[in-house]
Amino acid sequence: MTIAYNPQELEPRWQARWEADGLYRVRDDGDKPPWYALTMFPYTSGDLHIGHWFALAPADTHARYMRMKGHSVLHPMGFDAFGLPAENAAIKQGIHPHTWTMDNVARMRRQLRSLGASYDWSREVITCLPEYYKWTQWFFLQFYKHGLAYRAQAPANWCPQCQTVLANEQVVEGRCERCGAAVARRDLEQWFFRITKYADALLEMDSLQWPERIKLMQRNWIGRSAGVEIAFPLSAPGAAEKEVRVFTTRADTTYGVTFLVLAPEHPLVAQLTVPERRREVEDYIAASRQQSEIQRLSTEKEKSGVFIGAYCANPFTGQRVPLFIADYVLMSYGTGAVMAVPAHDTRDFAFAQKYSLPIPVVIAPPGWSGQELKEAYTEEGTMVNSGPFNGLPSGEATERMADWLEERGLGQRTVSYRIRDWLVSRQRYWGAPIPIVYCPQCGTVPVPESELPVLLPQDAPFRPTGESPLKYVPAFVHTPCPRCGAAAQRETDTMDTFMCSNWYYLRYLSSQYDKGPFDPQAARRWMPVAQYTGGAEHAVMHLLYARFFTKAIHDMGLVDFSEPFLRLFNQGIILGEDHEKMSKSRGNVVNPDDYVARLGADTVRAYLMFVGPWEQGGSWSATGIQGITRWLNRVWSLALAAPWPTPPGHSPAEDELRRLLHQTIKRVEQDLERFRFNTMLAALMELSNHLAEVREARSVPWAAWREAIKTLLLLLAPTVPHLAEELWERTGQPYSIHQQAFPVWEAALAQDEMVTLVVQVNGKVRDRLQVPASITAAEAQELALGRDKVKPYLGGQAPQVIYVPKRLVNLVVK
RNA sequence: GCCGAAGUGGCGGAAUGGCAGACGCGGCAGUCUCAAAAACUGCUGGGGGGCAACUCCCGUGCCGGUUCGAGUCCGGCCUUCGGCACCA
Repeated sequence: MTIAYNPQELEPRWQARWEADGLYRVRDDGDKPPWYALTMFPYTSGDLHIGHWFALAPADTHARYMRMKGHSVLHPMGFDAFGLPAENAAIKQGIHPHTWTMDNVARMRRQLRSLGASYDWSREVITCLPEYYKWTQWFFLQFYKHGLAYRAQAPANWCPQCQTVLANEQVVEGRCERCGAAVARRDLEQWFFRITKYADALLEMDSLQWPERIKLMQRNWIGRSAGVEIAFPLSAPGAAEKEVRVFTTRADTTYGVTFLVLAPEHPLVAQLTVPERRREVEDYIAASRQQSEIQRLSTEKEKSGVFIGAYCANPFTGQRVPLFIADYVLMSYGTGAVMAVPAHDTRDFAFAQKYSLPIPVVIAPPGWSGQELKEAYTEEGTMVNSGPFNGLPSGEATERMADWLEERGLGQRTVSYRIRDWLVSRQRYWGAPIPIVYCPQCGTVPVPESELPVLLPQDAPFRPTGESPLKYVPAFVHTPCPRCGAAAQRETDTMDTFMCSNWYYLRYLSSQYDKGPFDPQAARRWMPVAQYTGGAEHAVMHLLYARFFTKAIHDMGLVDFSEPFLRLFNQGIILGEDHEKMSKSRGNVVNPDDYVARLGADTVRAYLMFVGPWEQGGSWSATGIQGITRWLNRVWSLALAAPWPTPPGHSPAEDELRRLLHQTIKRVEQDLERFRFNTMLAALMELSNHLAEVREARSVPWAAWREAIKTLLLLLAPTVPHLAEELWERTGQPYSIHQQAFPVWEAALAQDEMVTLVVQVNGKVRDRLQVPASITAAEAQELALGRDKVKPYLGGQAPQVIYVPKRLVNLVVK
């Protein structure tokens, strides 16, 4: 009577034992090399779904592997707990955000434990608790102190659904990243972080072992472009300003300028507009302010604009250039004004056509002979109609003309960035209050560090009014000025939750530390993070903010590193059975708890790693997971096989088994290093298939079998930790398998003795030979030429021979 | 529109320029069973020929190229997914 594999019984038992023994609690000292294995912490949205498991289980397997390879592994877990959904739940269901969040934390913590991951729970962080957000506020003050946090009136992205402003990074195609509502523009006084100061530093990514795709997304988001600011002298009488400055990357096209376009919000517009056009101009400005972000961003939309009646002069030619306003020019980029060169810019071309403006060619396309252009020519070419610069290649002319402008003080080389400063204030309740007080006497006053945290009041009216709920809590708002003691008012906005996730990996290092946000000694040991894993959706949000944050606190002298995450790996997305993204409306959502209850956590873990390459994601399959169940049951019965009498004499099967074992160790190790869990599992399945044959035939001595099983269990331990631990114990090994060293493979033992040599004629396979691996080229050639299956294809000729050792002989005849 | 990734059996997928389809799912057949389920064993890319051991041809989105040899490298397309999208 054999005992059956019963994950429901053994998994909770081992989880309790590991917990009681503190098996995964990691020390901050010791000789083992430290390895910080970090996984993006989950937002406290409710239940863990299968996507969380897909992110967490393989990461845990890798962390466990590193532990067995002799590292001291820090693998922590926590909760991203501030944010809008908690507050929306409060509005909808009347549950306090704190209650809602902490209930979710309790539930998710229980689910996370069922995963059997090797988290050091003693380091858990929850970002909405005062002992955490005290330090989030502290960091805000440091940013303020160092001139990296500032308050400014600016047009902001306003989500009418969430009733708050959003950072640019949170607007996707003109819609709110979270709720999908169309984003509007509002002029508001907001807090910003000066991320643009670090634009160039953030572009420096050579030292990062990150997916190129993510680096590229960050580069594109930062959008550095080098160009020239050119001053166009104004010929309008009575204007205070004497020039309009434009930014261009194409100074070479300046002779082709036929008009200038200012953003509708440009400060010069009011001064320069002539009285007879004022009415039309004001109407246009009003209309463009009305537009939603989506309308304004549409590139399909026909270009529109209004002439404001004023002119400036082309600095090269002195030619009179009319000034327009148009909503395709953004106030927030460059100087808020552009020189329009219709012949060589598609937008300007469309605009010029519509308003019948001239389109002179100044960059000749190849083979151009003076004809009018049908569309803008935006490539490089030869300079024409450009005075002294004629005949130059346009690339060179760009430099010469920039020199010309700089020499005369009419312009200077500058760099513009697409990235904007990070808008961090939110008009919502469930976030860390911004620790600032406004005093009628002293102005903006930071809350002294000794008075942190600025506690979020228990109750606030969670009405979506568009104003911060904290505004309506008098006990919160009214406070004496920390500087002069006069009656003052607190800032009532809270911080973007990305500020909380900017530093959580530092808090894990010493989550109980109270002399600062983190223990500097622990930071020296563990940071930077050795391996970070998580979704690619954070490419230009969390991952960019955290890099900025780290560079900033590095410059403040708080840490000695300037990048938080050395290696990054992005897992893909787990899809539903229909190969579609999981969603409630599609009804294809998979609940991990059901499968854990039925099949066990180990099975779910292994299946998620088996569906495909981790970075590519994969589809869930209720039948597919049965394959893992079958396999683990086979492993169970193999490990617990009854002893058999050792056959006499030396067995070739024993050599074969040893060879396969060492080959498998090698494959598993190499696959784990590269996060190729799917092929690692295939290798382990092949090994167990072979072991099943060996058991059937009883072809190896019992001792060799025992040794093979021991190795198999060690190889399985990172992936299916409970099963491996149980079988480790049942086969009489000392607790715990998770404290054992990973098996070591030897090249000599992994070497094949016999290999299959393919014989091709003209690249087509005609025969296969079993030969010793040590065969020489000459022997192989001779053998191949002598084969009956090969001869007919050679037509009696002496072929040219291509020999690839241990692989093939290709016989080439004409 | 621009940038990036990916297209391989019925399905998920494997393959340092060297036997395409490992491993698993599903399917078919068999063993066990009164029967079914489970488990186990075998077969399973397509087409042709042979009683048969077997054997031949075709086949990695499409068209070309490089190479003794291409799923893999190069050029051009098509499709899907992801990112950015009036950034001057």
